Amino acid sequence: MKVNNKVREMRQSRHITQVKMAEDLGITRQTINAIEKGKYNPSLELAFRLLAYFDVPFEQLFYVEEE
Amino acid sequence: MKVNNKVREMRQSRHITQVKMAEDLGITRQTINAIEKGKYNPSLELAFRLLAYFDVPFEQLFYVEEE
DNA sequence: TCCACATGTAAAGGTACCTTTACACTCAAG
DNA sequence: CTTGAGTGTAAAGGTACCTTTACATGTGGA
Repeated sequence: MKVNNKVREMRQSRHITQVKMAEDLGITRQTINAIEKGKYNPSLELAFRLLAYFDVPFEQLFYVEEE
Repeated sequence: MKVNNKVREMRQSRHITQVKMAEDLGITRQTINAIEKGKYNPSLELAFRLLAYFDVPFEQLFYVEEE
């Protein structure tokens, strides 16, 4: 079971760079990049921060890819 | 920012033991206990499994406690 | 009483998440 | 052509998540 996210789509649709987003959220650019590229999943706490940042419900940002 | 959950309430309302729940989910009882006691947050993947297990939306199982 | 059941917790080990520092590539503007 | 902005990635270090093994407590029923 793989968890996917739409962070990149959300970010780009708002014309925000990884740099600005990292600053806004108080995390590093590398972390955002890794999450967008699917290198690993965010922690539940960071997931909550992302939901608040984009102002979208959970289901709109994260979903599972069955296998 | 602290993330809380209602795993214990959900589990007990369904009359399920930690042992059975652990077996159903394929994880250890200690992990469930730790999550219920707030020792740490589940990973995003385990969070998804918990949602499916209880068949509830994200917002009904996890919430943030501001500080 | 005695025992099974449910739960709490601890230590040690492995992997995932996140950081800091650093270097690389592409592309558009000057 | 050169520079800066945006992005990709790697290595090393710390902490969080999850495991296995183990022991301990409380409660209800035979």
